[in-house]
Amino acid sequence: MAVTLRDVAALAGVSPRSVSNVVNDFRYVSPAMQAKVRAALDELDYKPNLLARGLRQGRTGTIALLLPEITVAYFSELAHEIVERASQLGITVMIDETSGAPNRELALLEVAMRSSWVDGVLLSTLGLNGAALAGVKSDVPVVLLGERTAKSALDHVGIDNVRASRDAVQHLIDSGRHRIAAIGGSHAPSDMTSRLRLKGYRAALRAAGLPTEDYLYARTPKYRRGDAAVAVRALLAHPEPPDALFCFSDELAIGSLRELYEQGLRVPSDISVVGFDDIEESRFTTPSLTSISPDKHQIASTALETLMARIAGSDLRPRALQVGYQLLARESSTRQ
Amino acid sequence: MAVTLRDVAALAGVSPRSVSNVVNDFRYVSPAMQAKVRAALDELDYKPNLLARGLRQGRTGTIALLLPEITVAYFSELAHEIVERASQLGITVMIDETSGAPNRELALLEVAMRSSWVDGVLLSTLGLNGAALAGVKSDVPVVLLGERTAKSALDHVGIDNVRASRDAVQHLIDSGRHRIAAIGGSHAPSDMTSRLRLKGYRAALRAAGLPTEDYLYARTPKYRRGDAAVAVRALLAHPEPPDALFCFSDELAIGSLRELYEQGLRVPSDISVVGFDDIEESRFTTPSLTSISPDKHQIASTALETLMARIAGSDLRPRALQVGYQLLARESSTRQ
DNA sequence: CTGTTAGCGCCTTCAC
DNA sequence: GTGAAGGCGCTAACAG
Repeated sequence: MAVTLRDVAALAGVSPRSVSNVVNDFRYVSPAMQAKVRAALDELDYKPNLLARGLRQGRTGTIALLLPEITVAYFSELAHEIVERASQLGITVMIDETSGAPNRELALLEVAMRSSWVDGVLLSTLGLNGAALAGVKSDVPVVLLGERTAKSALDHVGIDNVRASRDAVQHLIDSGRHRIAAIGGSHAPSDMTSRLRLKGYRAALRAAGLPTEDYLYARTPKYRRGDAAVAVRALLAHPEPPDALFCFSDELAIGSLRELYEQGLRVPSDISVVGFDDIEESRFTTPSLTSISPDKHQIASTALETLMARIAGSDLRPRALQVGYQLLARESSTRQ
Repeated sequence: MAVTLRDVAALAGVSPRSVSNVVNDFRYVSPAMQAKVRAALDELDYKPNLLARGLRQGRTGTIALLLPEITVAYFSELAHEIVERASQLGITVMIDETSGAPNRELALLEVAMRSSWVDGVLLSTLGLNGAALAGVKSDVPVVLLGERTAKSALDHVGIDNVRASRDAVQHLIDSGRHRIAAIGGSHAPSDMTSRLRLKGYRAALRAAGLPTEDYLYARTPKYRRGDAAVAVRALLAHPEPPDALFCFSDELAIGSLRELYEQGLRVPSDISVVGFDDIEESRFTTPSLTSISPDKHQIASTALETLMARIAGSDLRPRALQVGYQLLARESSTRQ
């Protein structure tokens, strides 16, 4: 059996209260008491039962991070940043995978929120639309990462997807491309990511007086490498094939690079490729991949700060917080 | 405030005990009671407080998965398999990042093990050697993933690294390569992975009567993409440069592909490359990457089964469980 | 500054 | 089958 506060108190010949004081660095403890208790603590190798503490305090010092898929590099990189930052703040992060399935997402969210395991939730949602989210009564604070899915009454941290996409496409235009295609996502109402990126893409084309014909946008079921091939083939099959691809994720861009290679096209001489997310992998592809790089570090800190403020009881009205991004021009769009 | 068992009992006009019975699907409950309680449950939207339940029962239904780095694709893919399998078993997985730093690894391990948060721990360790592990008194069961770090008294699930490495190198030999270099890891006593893979590599070379000279092994600080470039340059600088690279991880292999490209060498015509881990990315590189593919699915199930058995009280002596692997020959070692 | 008391929400003996 | 009490380990009141 585990050693309890009471055991320590008994050994030291003091009350549990005093032991608790020492364990929690309470201010007014006499040196003599300190010494006695510490000796007993060490001798018994006492570790507090965090469950009991959490039950008593109503707070656990743990937050949940709900991600669609941990194997998606963007999410694992984001998770890394969040775990890092949280550990500096003395917070434990419980990472959980939702599979992007709305029902599982909801289920996990409900559990996380109602079971008192966690003080708060960081939710990166793809599939879950605003309506479903609105139906969730939140006993614990929730901060959304990524796109704001509809007008949910939640804090939300992300980048300006429209502007970032416009920048990416403008970069392609500046380098002399004219038939620029977009790849990724469903453009469904619930897929806010693709809607916003498509909007930025079209805005850039329109501003430059370039065609925005429908055939230049190829949807994909998800945003993974394996989803790109079909889309690329469809685009290349057109009588006037594109001379540049703007992919809504780096993984899609990498899948596209592979398919272009199989089709015998050279990047960037025949066709340019730009991605989105700046995952580490993109620096090592051949050619290396131009990408929009959201400031993941800042997303992590901002999200955590916001969540901690809510947990502490902040009652401001929900805010949409935007963090920075960069366009990183690499070989896939620059070296001729 | 959250709604408690007592609230439900009051509304239904029964005792907390009866509510508990219904919530936990206890056998002997009258249909009338069932109905009354369920109605109250629904009306109040009751969710049990898992903290209190865990405290009471001494079990939480949660296990910890401790990984060096979540951004390493191999680990995130493994994590995915484990979360998947665990969710089928009704177990929640708490993923935590140790940064591979032995002290942080130990710290997290201690916390996980002593604080009653989790019923068990799956530990994938790189840095932590057997001696340090032996010093940890485990209040909860621990199962090791990957290499067995020394003769620790813990269960352990992994593949036969020596044999897998020998197979990989044999494959290179079979395809006509003669100067085969190895890349990765420190070969330090604590880095069991590189020791075992190096052993298999050398065994294959010796068996074929090929040179195993020291200059053909290039160490790397870690196993990431960015660690490969220096190693590759060193190998190529030698008067008799290798005609094949056996990399101890896919990430290293991918970093190597990039560096070989920069050096103007073509894969596989000038030089073959083989990796280890079979991460998804490796199917999309150009050329696609030949790799050893450990059965991650089976690692996940075996590890979970073993851990659950321990949690249930199994008292068998610690076992080393080996699961299967495959050599997947792709373009980087086959297409001329 | 320290000891006593009570209770966080739940489950599980023990009676009925 | 169901009700009443007790306690898992801890900390927050309230004395003293």
